[in-house]
Amino acid sequence: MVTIYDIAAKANVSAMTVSRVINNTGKISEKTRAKVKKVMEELHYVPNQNARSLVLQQTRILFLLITDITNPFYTTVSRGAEDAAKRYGYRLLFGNSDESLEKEADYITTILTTRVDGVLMAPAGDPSIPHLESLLKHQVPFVLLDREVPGIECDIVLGDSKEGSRRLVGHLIDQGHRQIAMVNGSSSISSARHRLEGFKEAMKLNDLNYDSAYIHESSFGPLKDLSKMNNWLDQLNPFPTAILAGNNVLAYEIIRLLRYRGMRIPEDISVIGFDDFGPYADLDPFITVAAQQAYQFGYMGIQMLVERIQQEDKSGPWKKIVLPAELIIRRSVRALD
Amino acid sequence: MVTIYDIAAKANVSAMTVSRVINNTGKISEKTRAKVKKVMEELHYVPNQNARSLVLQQTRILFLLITDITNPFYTTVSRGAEDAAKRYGYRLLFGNSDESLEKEADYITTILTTRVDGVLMAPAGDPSIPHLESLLKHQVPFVLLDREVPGIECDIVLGDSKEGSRRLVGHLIDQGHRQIAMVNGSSSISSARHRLEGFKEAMKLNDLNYDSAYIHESSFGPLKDLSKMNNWLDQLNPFPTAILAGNNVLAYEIIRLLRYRGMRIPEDISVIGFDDFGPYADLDPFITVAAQQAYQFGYMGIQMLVERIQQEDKSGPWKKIVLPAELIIRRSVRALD
DNA sequence: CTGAAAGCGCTAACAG
DNA sequence: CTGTTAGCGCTTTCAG
Repeated sequence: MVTIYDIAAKANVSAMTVSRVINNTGKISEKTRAKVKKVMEELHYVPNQNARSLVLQQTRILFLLITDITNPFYTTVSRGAEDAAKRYGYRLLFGNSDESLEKEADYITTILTTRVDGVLMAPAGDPSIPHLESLLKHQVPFVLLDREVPGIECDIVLGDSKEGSRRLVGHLIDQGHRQIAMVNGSSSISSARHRLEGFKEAMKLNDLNYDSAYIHESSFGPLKDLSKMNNWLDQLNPFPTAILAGNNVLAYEIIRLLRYRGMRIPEDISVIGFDDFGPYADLDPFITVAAQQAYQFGYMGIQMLVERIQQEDKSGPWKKIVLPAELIIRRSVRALD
Repeated sequence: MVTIYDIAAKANVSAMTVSRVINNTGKISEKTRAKVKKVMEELHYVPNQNARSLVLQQTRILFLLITDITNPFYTTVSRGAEDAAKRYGYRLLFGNSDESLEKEADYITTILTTRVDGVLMAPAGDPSIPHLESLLKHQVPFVLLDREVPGIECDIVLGDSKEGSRRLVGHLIDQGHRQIAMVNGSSSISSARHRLEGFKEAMKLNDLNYDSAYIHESSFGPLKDLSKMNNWLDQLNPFPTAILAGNNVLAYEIIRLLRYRGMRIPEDISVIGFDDFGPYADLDPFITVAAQQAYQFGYMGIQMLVERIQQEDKSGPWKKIVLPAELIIRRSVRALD
């Protein structure tokens, strides 16, 4: 491995001089600078970031931890985060926890041991508390994405889940639906809870009866097995005329299941969902959704993170951004008469 | 920051002993081991990976560089890569070059400076040569994904692009299409070239005339501007009855454009594409495609990489895996009579 | 079974 | 403008 000492020797200067030309610090004569640069190129020198981090105690690397890399919502978030990181002169590394606490724990370890400068993350859920406390304890600045965790005070970028859900259900009711069911993510995830609250409120607002039997708690991540969801549908009586999906993955899963049961959408049943399907949503514009500003989640998240890093006070006051969702009407909902 | 010296002091042992219990090396009495472990927990010790890498000259971290994080093909690849990395005991970090040589160069720098143990990457194209040579020069083991680069000898996982494309066009011809056009990625990308070859071969095989005016070279990444593609369509005479898209992004773009021009698919024109749309493809099953085994690309890629890393001989013989594509017929193609 | 010394590659602080 | 010294946190080597 080529080190600054190799460069120094060949250029007849000290290692310190080499370090100075690399970092553009201090005053160096044009002549020595040129000589050192030439030798660096000849020897294909690459600085060792590990050594540098060791002494500088910082890396200029940010970490983005998402919970589902195959979910268009999060990949669009990533785009925003990338652009913002570039804009502020940081490198961005990605991790995917797959909605799993174990994988999240692994990434937290990576984050802690590699000493990245900050983290933008969507926590797997409320049980992520120890992970976040770990970041807090080790003074790693972080910003939460899309999900809040009770008991953790920090910067955060959220979507207006309750309002989005309220509008979604309101739309169904406007279209004449009364028997509305919901498949939701784990209740240990704040956005799932807020979406359920929005559902309840919309029902109440329209003097409709709320029956918890019509709510099925599943997972925001891809399902291996639809049998639980299927059993739930089996015992629903009367069968719902419309189903609200707590996120895009669940919308996909429930549609798959309904079709498996031989039902057509929207002829036999209407489906509506939270989160859009990214750029491919309108390939064959199909499902009506409350679309979130995914790109902004990522961009503003990194922005807040960088601000926090550069701020002296790492302990509040905390900032909170709430982004609204937009109702996009397509053709998965049928009007009842 | 808590270091092994802090632990050592509090546990009344030497730093070396602490290091030994952390790494489970050497022989340590159960008593001291327990004591050290207890102190580590009390002090919330986290090893500094940078210091460790510096002396060990390895990180147990692999890097996956993809060219489009919003493309379901690559996110599915990522899933496979993650699972394989976990299986072999490596951590995986992600990067997204966005089909851009500049961003790719940035990531190569990150890879080089952070001294990861190996890289699985989809190169932006043939101009990626200097980047790959850089990895070669610095002895960073790498495996190429989806695209080969002329002049670079290395391990690689490819799709059978030519055959896939041949079958796609064959299907169009079977359905009675004769005027077939193609929107393709940059010709500096091997898979784009192979898909064009497959197109030509299928035409020739069926005694159809190949006219290069019916081929439009665009980009595999998301387009900001459809006007070039629109102009190309304008001067096509006769207008094609079917269009082959070189990948899923282009399929999306061309469909968007055709609709903008007021055409219905498949009533007015048929569209067929390479690469599927991930789990969401069959939300409203629409476009007929040659689907690639994305997950396998990632899984086998990491497998090859790990083999290469653990092998003494880092310089060949090189392995090459070619994965077949599967024709999935949906409803974006109309049979002509 | 445990420890002391040296060094991985780099830069901050000080000296000249 | 340039160099010397020391040390970031860890592990290897050798000694006990």
